[in-house]
Amino acid sequence: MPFFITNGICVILLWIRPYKTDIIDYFMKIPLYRQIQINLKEKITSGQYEEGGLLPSENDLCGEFSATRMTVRQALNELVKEGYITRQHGKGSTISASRKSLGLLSLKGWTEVVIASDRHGKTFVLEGPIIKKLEDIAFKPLIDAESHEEFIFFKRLRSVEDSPMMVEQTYIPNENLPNFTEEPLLEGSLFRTLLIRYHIDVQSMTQEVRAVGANKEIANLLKIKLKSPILHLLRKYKTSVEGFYLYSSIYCNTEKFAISSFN
Amino acid sequence: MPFFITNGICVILLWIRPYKTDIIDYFMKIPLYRQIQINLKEKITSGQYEEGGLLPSENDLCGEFSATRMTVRQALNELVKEGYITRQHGKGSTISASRKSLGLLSLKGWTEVVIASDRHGKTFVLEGPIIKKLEDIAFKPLIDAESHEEFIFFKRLRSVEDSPMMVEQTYIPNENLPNFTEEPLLEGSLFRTLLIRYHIDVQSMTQEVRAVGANKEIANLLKIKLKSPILHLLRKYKTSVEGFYLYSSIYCNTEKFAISSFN
DNA sequence: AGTATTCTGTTGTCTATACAAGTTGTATAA
DNA sequence: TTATACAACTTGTATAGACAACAGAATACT
Repeated sequence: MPFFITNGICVILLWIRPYKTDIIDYFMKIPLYRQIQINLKEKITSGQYEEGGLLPSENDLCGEFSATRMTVRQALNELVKEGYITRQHGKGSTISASRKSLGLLSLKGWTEVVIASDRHGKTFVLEGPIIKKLEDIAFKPLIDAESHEEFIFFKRLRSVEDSPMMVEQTYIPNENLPNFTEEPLLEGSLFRTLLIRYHIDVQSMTQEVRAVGANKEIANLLKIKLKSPILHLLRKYKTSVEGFYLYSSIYCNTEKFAISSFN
Repeated sequence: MPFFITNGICVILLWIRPYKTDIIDYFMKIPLYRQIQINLKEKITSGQYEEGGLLPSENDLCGEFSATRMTVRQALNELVKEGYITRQHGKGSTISASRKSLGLLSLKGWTEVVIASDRHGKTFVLEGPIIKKLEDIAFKPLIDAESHEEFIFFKRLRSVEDSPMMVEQTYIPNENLPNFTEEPLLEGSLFRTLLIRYHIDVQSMTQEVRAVGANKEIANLLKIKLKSPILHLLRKYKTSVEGFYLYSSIYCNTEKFAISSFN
């Protein structure tokens, strides 16, 4: 095959792929709408857009990201699904009250309580980030069989109004996370750290919910009586990285604040 | 202004409104994508499309409803959100396992258990459909202040494998539901009855979740010890009718089966 | 026979455009 | 001053078409 044809094909290839995706980010092949979604989510969680305020209009965002309205709308609808914004016909997209501190669920009364005081409530780390092996982990039901060998482990106690509310144990596969245990979490938030430092976006979750009686340790930590009814949540978070999940076991006292969910 | 111009405008108006919406349903102004959504949902819940089977392809549905792919896709994505189907790139839309019997949540193990035996488990009506006044209702937190005066009330006990699992109390505003209390539920399903007989589609829900100790009545019904930890769910279902919500209070024993949720 | 390769049908992403319909502020008229 | 109407904004719905990317079946090759 003569040389000039091969050359010609090269030229054509450079010409027929003017995808917007390629302009913003040629190497990572993340769809444009998802890039917009992540970008906006970052601006919301970082406080760049004020809580309760309005997002720029769809048309403004079109300009900012050089995309069409349909693409921007897809990003916005994803954010609605994740609970970061609500939208109203004729008005705009409102940034929802923060739910980052509790993952993708929110606590009833949490926001109201928290607005007057500390925004995040308080989180106390009971057991720092350490490495655990798979066989040392108590709850495996949600963890895939073909899963990872090592996990980074946290145990944290969260309080509202100085009364302890929940004990959370988190397991993160020890992969693709260089220097994770060496630096503290960004603003104390795990999700934010993953997003900013490692570009891992937590997108959805499945969970099992049970009512159980508090055991000795949990009752102690939550300052309630032994065998008090508490919620037990087993969570599996899906992220933007294929096959990379976070796992969490949460014991929650629902006496003062119920857990509420939408959908 | 000369007559012929007014006339001309009339002609133009008749000409520039060939919306597809108007063809399928000119009078009810339901968006086309929602009509498709409801139509498909009906075919799924009625068993017209086989559980686990594939939905017609997007292009086929385009033809069937004379809509574009984007419109059909919007309907399909809504069905994914509601959990009726799952979709796979390059393959098609799979009809999910039934979740109608438990509203928009499903029970872990339910499907597996139920497939071999009775499909719906068993439901026993403890207190038939009767009319209650607002002031006689125990839980008002989720019910809007500017709400209705009268409610239709149910109390039902649901079992799996002959062991009682949950007690559900349902409140439905007594409006737009002629002859509701006089006829039995269609296939024992409240949602299905509302959809088929009254064209009311249950679309989403908010709920509060608590862990509580079983009281005397509940412990008796669920055959568990007094003060056993159980789940208490307060639900508010949103429907396709503006301002028409369903309310439900559920006590659930999670010893054998946890409640799981997706998102 | 077994393995690549191609083909076909599916869903995913994106552009470009148009009109519908709700919300809000402003200007006008009573 | 108080309505009313309008205009300018917003999001919602829908069309028409293009190419990308994945899955599975059919085909061709070894």
